[in-house]
Amino acid sequence: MGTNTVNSGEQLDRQSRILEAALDLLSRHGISGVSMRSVAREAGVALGLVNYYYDDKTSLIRAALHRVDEHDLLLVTPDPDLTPDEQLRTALRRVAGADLLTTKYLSLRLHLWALAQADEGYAEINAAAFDRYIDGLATLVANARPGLSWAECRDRASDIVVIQNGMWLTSLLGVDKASIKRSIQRTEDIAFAPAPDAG
Amino acid sequence: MGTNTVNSGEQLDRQSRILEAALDLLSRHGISGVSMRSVAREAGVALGLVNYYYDDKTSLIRAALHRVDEHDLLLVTPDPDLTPDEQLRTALRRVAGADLLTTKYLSLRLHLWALAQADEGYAEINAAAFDRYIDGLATLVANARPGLSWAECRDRASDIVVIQNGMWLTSLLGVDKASIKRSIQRTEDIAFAPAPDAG
DNA sequence: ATGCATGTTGAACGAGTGTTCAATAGCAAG
DNA sequence: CTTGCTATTGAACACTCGTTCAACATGCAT
Repeated sequence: MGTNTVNSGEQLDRQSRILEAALDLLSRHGISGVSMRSVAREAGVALGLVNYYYDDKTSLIRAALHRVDEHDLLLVTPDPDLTPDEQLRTALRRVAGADLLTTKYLSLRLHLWALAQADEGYAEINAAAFDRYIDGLATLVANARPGLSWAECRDRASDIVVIQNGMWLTSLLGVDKASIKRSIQRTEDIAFAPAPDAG
Repeated sequence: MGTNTVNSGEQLDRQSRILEAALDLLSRHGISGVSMRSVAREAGVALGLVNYYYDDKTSLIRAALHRVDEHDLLLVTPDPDLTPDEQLRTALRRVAGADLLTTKYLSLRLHLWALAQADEGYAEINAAAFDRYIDGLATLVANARPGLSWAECRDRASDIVVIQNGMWLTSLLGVDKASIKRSIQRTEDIAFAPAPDAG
């Protein structure tokens, strides 16, 4: 046990502080606002330490991307205490929750999307995370509506994600909350729609 | 008439070439890829000329923003040869047109959104353009469905924009085209829905 | 005590940045 | 031709950037 064991929740270790600082700067000022120096300043450490924990600036951004993707996946992770129907409904409503519609989180997502668009490497990570998210959502649909084919569940998940992405983006532009509420309802309608006629 | 009159469509004037170069670089590499030097290189002019036509790098980016906003507004500009119903339907389907779903255009929009999120000045320009776009869409709805109140038209426009933004964004992430098609249909359903019951 | 691994610092380097500006070219008016 | 205006060039400035690295601190094993 090192001397740091006393820090029960006092503050994160330096590496986490650096990552947190990078996320903060990225959400507030975009990628142009994230320099190794500004990250070091924000984290309260020396410049060299950033390069000690993260070889590259690229590695640092990659780590940030993974952090956000991880957070995204939690949104479609089922709560075992709920029924399949409630699990799905909860997941769909979560995207309008107070913690999610924070400017910080939405801004972060937006900047990471932009980053992925400009860089091949980030794009792959992003695409993989996107696929996992759709898969998670489709699984929730499949559990709540066992009669549906997997393909149909994926389709519904895709359609829902289109609306969800729209909500996230449009929230940043300041659309009224009533519209967000109606959009949430629309995702639920898609998710819980009766099985389509065959043929 | 100067000597340049001969250049009928040969090539744009230098100022336009500079703006075009900036748009191109922005869509391909994001804001980090847009330096005064790279813009000059891409436009085939000397470094100094960029600062001659645009005082700042900020002015240059602002001009780019205005260019794209102008382009966006055209999407909801009615074609006088069509009936109000056709005008609305055409506008809604245009967003899935080949020219719009180009990676270049979508990428541009994404980077500009990200930029607006990081900079107060750009944000205002963006918000104003967003409002004008919704207004244009609401007007199309109002013309096609004269019975609706203006507030109801604005609501429908807001809901449609959420889905449209979602389509634009999700196209970049590589969602399948069938989902885009269904989403287009969804915007039409919203636009042409029967008038809601009063009370 | 000595040695060693890990953590931490800030100076230094070369490359790239936005902006300024004296110099030049082209052309129309006098 | 001379004057004046606009367009165009590229060198130069001060600055920030990502990365490297020698130096120092800390704690643990020998």
